[in-house]
Amino acid sequence: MDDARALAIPARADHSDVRRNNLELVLRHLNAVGSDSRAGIAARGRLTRATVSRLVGELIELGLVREAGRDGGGRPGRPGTRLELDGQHVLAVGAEVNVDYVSLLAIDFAGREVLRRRRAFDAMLAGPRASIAALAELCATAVDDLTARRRKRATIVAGLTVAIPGLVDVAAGVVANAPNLRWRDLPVAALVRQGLGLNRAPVQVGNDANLAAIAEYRIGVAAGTPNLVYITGEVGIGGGIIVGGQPLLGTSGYGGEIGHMSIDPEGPRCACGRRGCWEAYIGLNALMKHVRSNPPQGAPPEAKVEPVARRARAGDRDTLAVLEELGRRIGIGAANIANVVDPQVIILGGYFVDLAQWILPAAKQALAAGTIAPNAEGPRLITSTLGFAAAARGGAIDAMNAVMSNPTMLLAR
Amino acid sequence: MDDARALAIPARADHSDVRRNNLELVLRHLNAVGSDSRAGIAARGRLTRATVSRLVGELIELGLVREAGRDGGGRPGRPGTRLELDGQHVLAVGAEVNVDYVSLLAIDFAGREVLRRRRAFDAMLAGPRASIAALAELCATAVDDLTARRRKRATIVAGLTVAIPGLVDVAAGVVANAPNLRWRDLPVAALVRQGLGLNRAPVQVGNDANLAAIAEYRIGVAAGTPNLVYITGEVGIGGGIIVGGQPLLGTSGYGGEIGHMSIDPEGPRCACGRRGCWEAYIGLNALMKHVRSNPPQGAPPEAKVEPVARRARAGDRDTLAVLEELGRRIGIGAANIANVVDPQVIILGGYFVDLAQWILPAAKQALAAGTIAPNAEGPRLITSTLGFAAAARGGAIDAMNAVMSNPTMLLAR
DNA sequence: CGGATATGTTTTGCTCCGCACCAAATATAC
DNA sequence: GTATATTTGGTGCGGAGCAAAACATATCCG
Repeated sequence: MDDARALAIPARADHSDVRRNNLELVLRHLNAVGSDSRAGIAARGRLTRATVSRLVGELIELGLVREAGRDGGGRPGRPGTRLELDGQHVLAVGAEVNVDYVSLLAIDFAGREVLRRRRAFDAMLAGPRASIAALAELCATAVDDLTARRRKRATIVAGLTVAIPGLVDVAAGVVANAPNLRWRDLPVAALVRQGLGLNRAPVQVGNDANLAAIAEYRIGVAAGTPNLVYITGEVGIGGGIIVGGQPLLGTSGYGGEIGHMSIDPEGPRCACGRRGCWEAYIGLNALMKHVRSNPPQGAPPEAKVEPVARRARAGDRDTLAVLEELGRRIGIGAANIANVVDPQVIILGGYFVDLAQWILPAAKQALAAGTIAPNAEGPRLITSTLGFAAAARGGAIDAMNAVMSNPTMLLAR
Repeated sequence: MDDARALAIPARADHSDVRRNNLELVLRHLNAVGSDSRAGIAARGRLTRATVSRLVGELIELGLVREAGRDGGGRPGRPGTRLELDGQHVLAVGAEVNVDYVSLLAIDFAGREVLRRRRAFDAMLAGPRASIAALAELCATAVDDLTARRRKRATIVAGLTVAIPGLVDVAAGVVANAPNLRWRDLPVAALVRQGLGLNRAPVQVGNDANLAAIAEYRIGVAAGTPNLVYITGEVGIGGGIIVGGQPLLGTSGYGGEIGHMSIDPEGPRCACGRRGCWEAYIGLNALMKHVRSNPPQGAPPEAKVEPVARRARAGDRDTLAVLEELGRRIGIGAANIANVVDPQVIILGGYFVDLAQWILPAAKQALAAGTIAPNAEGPRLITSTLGFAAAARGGAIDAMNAVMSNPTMLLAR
C-alpha cells in the first residue's frame, strides 16, 4: 500500500500474465468439473487444443495435474485422456485459534481433507505468547507429519493461513484486536513463521468469518454464488462478505464487522460498551440469558446450545418464543446487510445451525420484510453445512487459491 | 449472466489482452498525472520506452492522446515530448432524471465538462412515456450540438449513461422500481436508444447514488480512495459504494440501498410502510417535518433547505437541536455501513452539504462511537463538492471509463 | 566544439497463442 | 474384416507484442 490515494492504474502486462491466466483457467476448470480431457477444456475455455496441450504439459510437470485413464468410449473418435487435479504433491494448511481451542485442517490440491486436528486450549488464560507457541507447535508437527507421510516425491506445503476471531490487518499479518482472545497488535504471521523454523511456506492471517465465507464460496452449499454473506454465531457475531467472488476486506481488512451494527440505539447494553448492538440480541450469551441457561464457562458452543435445542424439541413455549424472537432479530440485521450488499444468499454458521429449525421461519420473514430489493424473495437465508471447521478450511482454501492463481510460484519453492 | 452459480473461472487471455491492458495503463497514467513524456510513462509504468512509443502511437492514431510541446529543459539530455489526453474527438454524456428535473452533462476525453443542461420537468406528473421522450430529446439535441460544434474531425459520443433515483438492473438496462418517479420495470436503456435514432452510442442506465460515487472516486475531493461510500441526501436516501475501486452493484445492481436500513424497529413510520428506516430519520421530508417547515411541493431541495440554514445561522436553538439530532442519526447509520464495508471515507451529498456545518460535528461523533475498527479515527466523514450534478457527471465518467479500459472499441465505431 | 545525458526509434530475440496439418485411436458402415 | 468417419492429442509455422540492445536525436555543460 504505497499510496492509498492513487487512482487504480493497472499493472503492466506481458506474456507471462497471459500464461498465468490460462494456467489458472485450466486449474479452475478442473476444480469446478472434477475431470475433463484436453479437448474438453479447450472447448469450454475457448482455447485451442494445442494451447491446452501445452498448458497441461506444464501443469503435469509442476505436479498439479495428472492423467487419470481413458475416456469411456460410446461415440466415434479417439477417446480422450481424462485429467484431474493431482493431490499428491501440494498441500495447504488452515488453522484456527478460538476461545477454547486451537484447530488445524489440511487439504490437498484437489481440495480433499487430509488432516484435521483439534486441541482444547484456553487462549485467554494462556496469554498471547503461549497461545502462539501452541499454535506454532501444532502447525509444525502437522507440517512434519504431512511431508513425512508421502515420500514418493517432494510434498510441498504451499501455505498456511491462521483464522482469528477479531480484527485482522491481512496485509500486515497482524491481529489488531481480538477481544475474545485479549490479543492486541499481535504480529501473528511473523511469530508463527518463526515458530515453523526454516520452512518458507507463506504464512497469512485472516479474520475467521471472512475465511469461513471463502470456504462457503468454494465448497459450501452455495458454492459459486458470487455475492454472499456468512454470519458466525458464537459469543461474538462476525461477518464475512464475498462480493463479485472476492472477499470484501475493506480498507484495513476490517470489513464485515457486523456484530456491532446498531439495531436499536436504546437497546440492551453490549459487551463493547455501546447499546443495541446486533450481537447483544443474537450473540450466544444473549441467548443464554434469555433462556435462563447457565452453562459452564469452558463448554464448547455445541454443548451450551444442546439443552436449548432439547427444550425446543420438547415444545417448551418460553423457549420457542425466545427462539422466534431471536430469529426475528437475525432477520432484521440480515436485511440491513442485504440492503447494503445485495447478496444472493446469507449463510448462518456457528450455533445458529443447531437451532435453525426454530429460528429460520421468523428470520426469513423479517428478512423478506426488511429487504428493499424487488427480487421475488430477496436473498435466501440458509445454514452452513461446513460445521465448526469452516474457518480453518477457509484458511486452507485461501492458501491454496494463491497456488491456483499463480501455479508457477511453486518453482520459487 | 449465464449461470450465477459457476465458480469464477477466468476468461481466456491472449496477446490482445496484454495490449488492451497496456493501452489502458498509458491512458490512466496520463489521466492521473495530466501529462508526461513517453520516457516518463515507461519509467512509471514499468514498460520499456520502445513499448510505450508503440502504444502512444496507436493512441494518437485513435485520437485519444496528443503531443503537447516539448519538455522545458533545465537538465542535460534530449527533452521529452509532453503527451496529454486529447479531448477533441471523443465525448461522453451523463444524464439524470429526478423528481423535478432532467439534466445532462457531457465531458471530453480529458474529463473536462463541455456541456451542461438542465430542464425543469415533473416526471411524476408527466408519466414514464413522456419523461423518457423528454429525456431522449434532451440527449438527442445535445448529441447533435456536440457533434456539430467541432467539425475538425469526426467527434464520437462514446456512450451515454442515465442516472435514475431507484433500483436499476444495470445489466439489463431496466429500471426495476423508482418510487419517486413512479416507474416500474421500465426498459429505459432501450427506450432512450430508440429515441436517439441511428446513433449507435451505447446507452446504459445506473443508480444515481452509484454513479455519484463513481464521480467521487474519479474526481471528487477523495478521488482515488479505493473504498468509499457516497450518501445521497434528498427526499430519499441512497447509497453508492466503491470497494477496491469498483462499484458494489450486488447481485442485481441493487447494492447500496441503505435508505431503508432499520435504525430502530419501533421508530417512526417510513413512506415504504416499514418502521424506523434510516430515511425516516434523515430524509429531507423528515427534516422538513421536524423544523416545521412547509415548502412548496415543486421546489428544488436547495430552496427547501435554505430557510433552515438561515434559521441555523441566526442561532435558533430549536433548529440547531434538530440539526444536531439529525447529525447523530446520520452518524449512527454511517457507522453501521462503515462496520460492513470499512471505507476510508464516507461522503455526504445532496441537501446535507448545505447544512454540513451544523450536522457534521454530531455525525462525526456518533460515527466514531459506533465504528468498531480501531483506526485512530475510523472513516472520515466529509461532504461532496460536486453539487447536484454529481450523478450525471458520474454517468459521463462511467461511459468514458469503458473507452479508457478498452480504447480499441472505438474502431468498431 | 566535444562529451555527457536523456529521449525516442529501430532492430533483434523471445514467449506464447492460434491455425493448419498429422498421427493415433476408436466407432460405424459395408 | 476392411475402409471410412470422427475425435483426440501433438507438432510446425506464423503473428502479436514485449524486452533488451543498439542507434539516432536533442539538449546541457565544460
